[in-house]
Amino acid sequence: MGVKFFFELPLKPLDLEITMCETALMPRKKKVPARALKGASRAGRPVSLKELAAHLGLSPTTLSLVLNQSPAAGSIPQETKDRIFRAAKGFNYRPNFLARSLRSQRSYTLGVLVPELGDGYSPMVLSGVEQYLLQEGYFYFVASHRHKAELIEKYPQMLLDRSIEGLIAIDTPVLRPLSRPVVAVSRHDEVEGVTNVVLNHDQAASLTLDYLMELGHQRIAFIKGQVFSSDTQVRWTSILEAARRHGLRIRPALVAQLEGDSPSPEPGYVATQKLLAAQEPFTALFAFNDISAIGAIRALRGAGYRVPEDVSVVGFDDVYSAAFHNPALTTVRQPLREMGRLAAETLLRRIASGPDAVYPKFLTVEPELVIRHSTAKAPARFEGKRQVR
Amino acid sequence: MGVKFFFELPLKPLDLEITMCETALMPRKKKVPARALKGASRAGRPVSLKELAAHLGLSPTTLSLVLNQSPAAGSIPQETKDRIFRAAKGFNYRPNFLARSLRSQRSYTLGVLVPELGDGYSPMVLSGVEQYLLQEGYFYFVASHRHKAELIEKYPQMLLDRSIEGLIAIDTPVLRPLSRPVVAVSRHDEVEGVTNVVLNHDQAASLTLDYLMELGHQRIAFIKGQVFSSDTQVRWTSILEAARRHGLRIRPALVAQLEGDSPSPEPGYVATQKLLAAQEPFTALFAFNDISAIGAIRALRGAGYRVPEDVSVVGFDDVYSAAFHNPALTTVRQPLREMGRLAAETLLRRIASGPDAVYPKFLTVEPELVIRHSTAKAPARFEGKRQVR
DNA sequence: GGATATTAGTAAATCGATTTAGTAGAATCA
DNA sequence: TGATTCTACTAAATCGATTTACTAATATCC
Repeated sequence: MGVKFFFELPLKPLDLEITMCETALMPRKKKVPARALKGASRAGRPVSLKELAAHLGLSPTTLSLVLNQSPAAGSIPQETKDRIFRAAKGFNYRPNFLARSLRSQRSYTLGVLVPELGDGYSPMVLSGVEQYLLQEGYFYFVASHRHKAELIEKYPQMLLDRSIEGLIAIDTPVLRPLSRPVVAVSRHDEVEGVTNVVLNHDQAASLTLDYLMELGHQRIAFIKGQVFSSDTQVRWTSILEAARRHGLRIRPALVAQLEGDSPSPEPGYVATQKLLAAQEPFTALFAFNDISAIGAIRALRGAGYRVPEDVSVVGFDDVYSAAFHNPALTTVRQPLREMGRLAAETLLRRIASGPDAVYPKFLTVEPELVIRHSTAKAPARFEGKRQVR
Repeated sequence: MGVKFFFELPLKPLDLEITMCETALMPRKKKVPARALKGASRAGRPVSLKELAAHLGLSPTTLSLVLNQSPAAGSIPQETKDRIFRAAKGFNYRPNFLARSLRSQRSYTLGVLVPELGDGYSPMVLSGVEQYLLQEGYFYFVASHRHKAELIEKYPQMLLDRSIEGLIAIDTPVLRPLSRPVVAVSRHDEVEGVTNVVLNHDQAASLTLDYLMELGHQRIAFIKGQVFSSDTQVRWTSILEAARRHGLRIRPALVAQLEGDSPSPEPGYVATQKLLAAQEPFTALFAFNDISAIGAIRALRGAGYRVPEDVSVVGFDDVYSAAFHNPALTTVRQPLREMGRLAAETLLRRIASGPDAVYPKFLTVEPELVIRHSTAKAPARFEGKRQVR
C-alpha cells in the first residue's frame, strides 16, 4: 500500500486527482488543449494512453511506466517525466479501469449480499462495510435477495461472474463453497472458505436473563426468530443454556415464533397475541429483535397491559428506531457497524493473503445490554391488578 | 432486450446458467471433465474461450459467435453448436466480464451516491433502485458521503473512473455536469445532463395545511430541514405559498430549523425546545421529516404536552419507524421506493437513448398524506388547560 | 462445365491498459 | 580500442473477450 500510482487504481486518490476533477467532466467548450490529439480522435471518449503517447511522440510503455512510478522508469530523465505528467493532467488522462483490471487480474471490487435494504439491520452493517472498503480503494456491488431461494442461489454466481474478489454475505446463507473468499455476518454454519462474524449469543442470553431476573422476573416469555433468520437457532440454544444455568424454567406456552417475512412489527404483534391467548401469565418478554419487540408492545397495550409497568420487553439489535420508540427499548445491542467493518477488513486481509492461506472460521463480537425504558421491576406476584394473568 | 446471450451479460440468466451453478464454484475433487484442457492450463482460474476453443479444435471466433447466438453463426451446423454448448457447460465456461465490457464499451454498471446508509431514507430509495436494476441486468456501486464536501466532490469522478454508465444521486448535490447521464432524487437545482426526480412539494404542503386547518389548527409551528438537505428550500417555499393560499399566517417565532447532521431525532428535539422557549403558543407542528417529528414529540412530552391531544405533529417521508412509533405518526408519505425505481428506470432509458437524446429535466411524483395517531382536532382555543400557552 | 452461392468456418484487429524482453546509442572502463 | 555499462527508450505479448473481413470447400444454377 502507500502512494504508488499516479491515478491510484486501488488506493485513495492523490491530491493530483482531486485537482484533475475540474476538467474531468464535460469537455469544456473553450480551453481545449493547444493542439488536439491526432485528428480529434474518438468523439467524446476520454483520451487513451496510446493517444497520449502518440501526442508526446513516446511509446505507451514509457507513459505507463512513468505514470505508475514503476521502478523500471528509473532511467527516464525527470524532464520527460514532467512532460508526461503535464500532458496527462492537461488532457485529463484517466486510465481505463476495465483494461487495467483485465490485465492485472484485480478488480478491487467485492460483492455484498443482503436480505433486504429497507429494514434497519442490513443497511447498518453495510454502512460499516462501506466505510472501510472505500477507504481501502475498493468498491462493492450490493444485491438483496428478499429471502427468495432462487436469488440466494444465483446471486453469488452472478457476482462472481462480475469478477468480484470476495463476497460478504449479511444474514444470508452461503449454500456452497465459492471460488473466492467469503465472510458471512451472523451466520453460524461452517462452509468451506467462509469466515463467520458472529455475535456472542451466550453472552447476550446471559446478560439479558441476568438483568431480567435481577428485576425479579421469573415468568419470561420468548419470541423466537423466523426459521430463515440466521440467528434464530443459535440464539435460542444460548437462551436455553443460560436459562438452565440461571435455574429459569422455560414454559412451552411462553414461547412463540415469528412467522412470515414482513420486515414490519406485524409478526411480533401476532406472536404476542398468541402468547397472550395461551393464558399463561408472564411479566417479561424477550423478543427476537427490536422490530418484533415494537409489535409485541403494541399487542400488549392492545390487550390492556402497560409496558414496562405490567410487562417488561427486551428487544435485540438496537436498530435506530429502538432508541426513538416510546417507550425507548431496552435491547441487546449488536455492534452492527463494527461487524460490517470487521467483515470488510477480514475479507480484504484474506484476499491479500491468497487463496491457500489459513483463515479464521469464526470471529466473535460482544453484545451490550442497552437499558432504556421498556423494562422495569417485575410487578409483585399477586398484587398488581393489571398483572398478566 | 430479450433472450439473446448464452451467458447473459446484460440480462437475466437463462435456466442454463442456474444449472451451471452447481459446478460454477470450487473445483470439485471428483468429476473433472474427461480430458483436462491442454496441459492443465492455468491453475484454479476458470477456463477461457481460447482454451475451450483449443479443446474443441475450433477457433475462439466460432465459439463466440455460437455462444452469443450471433446471426453470423447461421451457417454453423447444429451439431457443432451442440458440441460447443456441451463443452461450455461441461467446463463451466463463464465469459470474463471485464474483457467483454472492455471490448463492448458497456459495463452494465451504475453508481449510486447517498448521504448515509443507516438513516431509513436512502436505503428505501436504494431498495427501489436495486430491484429495478438487477432485474435489468445492471449492478451498481454505492458510495455514501456522510455530507463531507470532499467526498461529494470526488466520488462522482471515482465512480466514472470505474466505468459506470450513469449515476444516481440520492439527496446529494451534483456539483457540475458529468460525462454520463445522471438522475438525481430529491434535488431541485438544474444541472446540465441531470434529470431530477422530485416530489410535488406544493401538493404536500397543501395537503397538510388543508388537513390541519380542517382540524381547526391555526397556530402551526414548522421545523425546516438542515441547510444541506436537498428539499429544505423547496419545501419551505411550497409551505409559504400554500399558507398564503390558505390564509394562514406564519409567525416567525413558530419557525425553527434543524441543525447538525446527526441522523437521530436529536436535532428535532432541540428545534422543538427552541420553539417552546419562544413562548408563542401553537397547537400543531409540521416537522421536516419523521425522525425530527419523533424528536419533536419527545420534546413536547418532556415539556408536559400530550400528543396529539395538546399538540398535533405531522412528519414527512413515512420511513419504516413512522408507523411503528407511539403514537403512530401522521406523515406526508414520499413514495421513496417508487422514486428509486423511477430514477433507475429513467437512467437506463437515458443510457439506451444515447448522449445526444433529449431528456426530462424534472419528473414529479405525488405525495400522500398518511393519517395516523399523532394528529387530532385542535384543542378549543381557551379551554384546554394543557394547551400550549 | 464454369460461375455463383452456400457452408463452415478462421485470421487478425480491437478494446486499453501492463509488463517482459529487448535495442540503439552514448559513456565508461581497462 | 574494444568491451562493458548505462541511458532512454520501444516492440510485442498479454489479459479475454468481440467482430469484421476473409477463405477453402462444397453445392447449385444456367
